[in-house]
Amino acid sequence: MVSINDVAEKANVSISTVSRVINQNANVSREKEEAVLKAVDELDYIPNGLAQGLVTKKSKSIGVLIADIANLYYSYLVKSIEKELRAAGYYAVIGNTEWDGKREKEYVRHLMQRQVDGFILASTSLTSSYLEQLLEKDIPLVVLDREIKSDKIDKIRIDDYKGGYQAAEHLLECRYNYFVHLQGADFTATAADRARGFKDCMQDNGIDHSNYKVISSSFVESEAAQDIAQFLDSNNIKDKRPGIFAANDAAAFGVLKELKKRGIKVPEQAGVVGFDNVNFAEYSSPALTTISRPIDEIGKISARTLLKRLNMNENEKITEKDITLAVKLIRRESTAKISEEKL
Amino acid sequence: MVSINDVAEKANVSISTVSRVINQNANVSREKEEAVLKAVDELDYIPNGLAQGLVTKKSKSIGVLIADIANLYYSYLVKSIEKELRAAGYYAVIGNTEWDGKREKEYVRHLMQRQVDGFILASTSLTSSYLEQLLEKDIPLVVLDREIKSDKIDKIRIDDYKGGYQAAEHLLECRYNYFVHLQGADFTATAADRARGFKDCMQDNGIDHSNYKVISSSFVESEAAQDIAQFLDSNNIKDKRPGIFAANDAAAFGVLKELKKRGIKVPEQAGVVGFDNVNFAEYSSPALTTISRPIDEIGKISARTLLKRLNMNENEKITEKDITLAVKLIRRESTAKISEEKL
DNA sequence: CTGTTAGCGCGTTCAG
DNA sequence: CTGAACGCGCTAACAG
Repeated sequence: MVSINDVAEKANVSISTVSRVINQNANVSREKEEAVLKAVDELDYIPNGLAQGLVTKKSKSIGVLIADIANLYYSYLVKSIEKELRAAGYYAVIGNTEWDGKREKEYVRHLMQRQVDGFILASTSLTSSYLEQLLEKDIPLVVLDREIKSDKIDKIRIDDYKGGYQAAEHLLECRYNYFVHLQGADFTATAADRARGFKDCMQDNGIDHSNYKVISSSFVESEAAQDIAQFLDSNNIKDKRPGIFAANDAAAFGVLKELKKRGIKVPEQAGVVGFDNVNFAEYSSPALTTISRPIDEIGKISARTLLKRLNMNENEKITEKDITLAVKLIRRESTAKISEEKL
Repeated sequence: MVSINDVAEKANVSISTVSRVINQNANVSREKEEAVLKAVDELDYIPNGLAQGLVTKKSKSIGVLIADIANLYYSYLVKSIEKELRAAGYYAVIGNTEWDGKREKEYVRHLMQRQVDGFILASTSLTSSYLEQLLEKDIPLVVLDREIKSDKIDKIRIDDYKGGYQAAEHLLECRYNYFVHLQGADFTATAADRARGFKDCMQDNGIDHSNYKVISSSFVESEAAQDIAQFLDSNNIKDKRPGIFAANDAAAFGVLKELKKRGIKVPEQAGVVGFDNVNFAEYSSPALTTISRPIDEIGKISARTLLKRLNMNENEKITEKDITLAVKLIRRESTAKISEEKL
């Protein structure tokens, strides 16, 4: 391993001088600078980031925790975050938690050990008290899609409640006559909010309890497929046309698959609405009606918010951000208005 | 920041003792161990990984370079790699290169600076001489989907040639009467091999040059869509039924989209074959016929191979791995055999 | 079994 | 403008 000493020796200067030209922040004479650069080049020297970090207390890397890298929402989010971070000279260390709180904690620990400069948490289940602990250690935090009471944490989210409401409303408009929502993981605020929106819409429109149902389900495709299968098996709604609002697009794809398997025609005999408007939503068969959220923007804002905090002066008045982005219904083929005469 | 000194002080022992209990490798008396553990707990102490790495020369992290995290092939690959690595106490640092050789080099540099213990390269464009440089620094390397002459690098790949051949063969069987292959990025071995397989199949079956075409295209959805559009605009094949073999599934989705836009019916008026058998291939409209490769296994093998090398004794005889996995045609709805009477 | 000590590679005073 | 010296937090001999 070639170290700063080797470079100094080869260039006939002290290690301080080498350090100065590496970091470009102090004045070094033309000649020495060139000598150093030459030595760096010849030796193919790359500074040891661990040693640098040890003294500067900065690692230039950001921990990014997400729930499932194979979920298109998260992979696009990561892509967007990573792009923004890179532009500022930072690097993302991605942690895939698989919706598992235990893994999330392990990751936070590991990443703290690795001295990341900050976190973007787009995973789901850390309790806010745990987050506070993180803050005590003075590690900047941006939290996505979660309700946190702390006023020291930047929050970026979307209007899940309204999304749930809109999804339900759309299903109503389409004249499906039984409504089911496959709610996402219990411990997430997003799932709860979407479900709340769904229920409120049902009540606001005077739908009887016997005509709608919220099922505790999942954000994962295969699990949602199982849950809808179980529902269809155990409930006698053969004469009804169910309008199904899945927890997210991945779950919706699972539902679509199960429906297809059973020969239930979408959108005629059942309607399906997803959430996220993932890239593939438009390609699926049938193309998925869904609630869209601005993934790219979410990533960009998250990264920028964190970066800003990272570069803030200790004394600067800190006002935490709490941004809520709007969502929007995208109508596609998995739902359709049942025509008058058919009713 | 609480350091090992604070713990030592609080537990009334020396820092070496603290280090010993942290690393669990030396004998420490029951009492002292408990005292240390107690202090660790109370102080909420987390060892500084940078300092640890600085002395042990190990960072317990692996650089994983991929071409596009938003491509389902890569996101599943990452998921699989990450899972395997984690089980062994290693962590993946993901670099998203966007098929860009420059970014790839930047990442390698940055990750070397961060002292990753090894690399899994599933990106695409590093020249093998550059890879050799990496090896000179004694950093274990596993390279996916690439031809490398070096016998010091572990290689995992799939049979791209056969995949291309099979895709072409299938299109032939289906009786399409004009054949086009949208070849992926020039600088990749995978694209070249698939194209070679395609061409060989054409020639083996005596297809005239005027009836097939290889177009230089891309692995990216939007670019493939543009390329097929341009092809359809500039070539007069209105009376033909083109069988299109895209560079990968992402590209195939782009093609499907463009075809749909033009009202060209798939599989009747045109056939489409992808490559990868990504999770969504079965959901698309129409469901995508494609060449499948064992993504999960590729990831698992890659990680294990690297891990094995990491734990190898310096003196151990090193035989490099060069594994080629088989691929398989998956027939779905985007291709279909044209029935006799229609011909 | 335990403490002392010497670095790991680097940035940063502080003199000069 | 430059170099010597210190210390970041930790592990690994080395004594005891």
